[in-house]
Amino acid sequence: MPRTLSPADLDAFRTRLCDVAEKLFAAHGPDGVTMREMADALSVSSMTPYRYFKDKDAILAAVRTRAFNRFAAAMESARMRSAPQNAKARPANAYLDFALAHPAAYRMMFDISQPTFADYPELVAAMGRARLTMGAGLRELAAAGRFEGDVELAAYVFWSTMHGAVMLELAGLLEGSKLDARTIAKPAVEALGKHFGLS
Amino acid sequence: MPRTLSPADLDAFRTRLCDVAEKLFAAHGPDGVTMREMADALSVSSMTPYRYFKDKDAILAAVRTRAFNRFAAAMESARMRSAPQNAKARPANAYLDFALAHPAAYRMMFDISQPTFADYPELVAAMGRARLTMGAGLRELAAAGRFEGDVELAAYVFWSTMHGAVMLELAGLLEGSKLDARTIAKPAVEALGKHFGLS
DNA sequence: AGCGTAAATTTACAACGTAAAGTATACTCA
DNA sequence: TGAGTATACTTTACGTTGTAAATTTACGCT
Repeated sequence: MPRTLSPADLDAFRTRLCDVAEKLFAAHGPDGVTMREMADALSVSSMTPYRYFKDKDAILAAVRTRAFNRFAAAMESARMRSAPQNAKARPANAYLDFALAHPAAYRMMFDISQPTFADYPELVAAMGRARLTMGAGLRELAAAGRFEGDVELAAYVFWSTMHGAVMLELAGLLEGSKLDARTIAKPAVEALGKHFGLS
Repeated sequence: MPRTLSPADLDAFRTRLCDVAEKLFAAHGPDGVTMREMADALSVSSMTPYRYFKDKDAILAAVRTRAFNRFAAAMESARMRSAPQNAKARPANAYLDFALAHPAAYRMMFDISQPTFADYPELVAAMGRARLTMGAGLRELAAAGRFEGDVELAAYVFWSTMHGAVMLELAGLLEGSKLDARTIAKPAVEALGKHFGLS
């Protein structure tokens, strides 16, 4: 035990804590996880996490921040990987891929009951970055003259469309049907492409 | 104090309890409200609600049930009020009207983290009724020969579209923009109308 | 060696959901 | 009518939670 924690130590512990918090939150939801459980998982006493995070809320904010950053990274990487000609379908696919592969992360990003982000500048930044990546495909199309119109509106409409399909699936509201988020999003995205005159 | 509670007494108390629970849940979320607060609001001891509901979860289920039933009633009444020719735009408007006029009710119906409904048959029934009313407009169009195609798929696509717009607004995710749920839903619904060949 | 201090643990407390025990009232039947 | 009992309700109590405060531990320095 060093006498004072180096920034690297701080960071290392915070990372390990976020790792277990992420898994536990994913499995039981933030309210279904106690500080004591997280501390136990790291084999430290119940109060040790408080030396690294102000409180439980700060841990949630950190985990959400990581989720936003990973989401943004996934969108950006999908963007890099494919040719600009595919700028139309690619973001939608990347969005659904991420959301359905990491449902718990998606929930923590966009679920309704988490208003306290203003206190966490890193979280705000990560959210901004994520929002940027979501509109990137459309801005690219507009720059290439393949879309004319209100880019911001169109971006939000596309986002809303994906979000609706994903949320229905994640909330279990599609269970009565034989449908899933992709099946629902596909015609919706097609319809929007036509409507907005994407080419 | 009557020696035994009549069904009407039971019902009356349950209703009063749901009324205050609804308001409190709306203001602070289910987890932000305590049994003791609800009991205080009715000027009874903390344990009295337990004579009328098994536990806090049962109260939440009852409040959700009422929300679903009110939502279904609103959709049905909108359906009755307007001519069949309007079957196209009407359900979308009724949906948005209800969701935005009763955001707390909407949250309790469709927010992601409430899986335990299987234990509450009345809740299941109310959800079924609500789902039925959502597809009614489209089924009417299909019966009138004004829509051909997969009615169930189309119904879910429309639902998903509205849901996405509403959830973005209710989660505060539109606050950075100048947009709101209606502005986003409008072009989306239009696009779907064209896409599905509604007439 | 031993002291100062940061890190970690232990202890403690108020608030929560709710079980269990206690109290009071109104109905039943002698 | 008046004792007994079932029922509505309250009080008390317990285990769990988040976290503040007090306490202990152990490293780096002289």
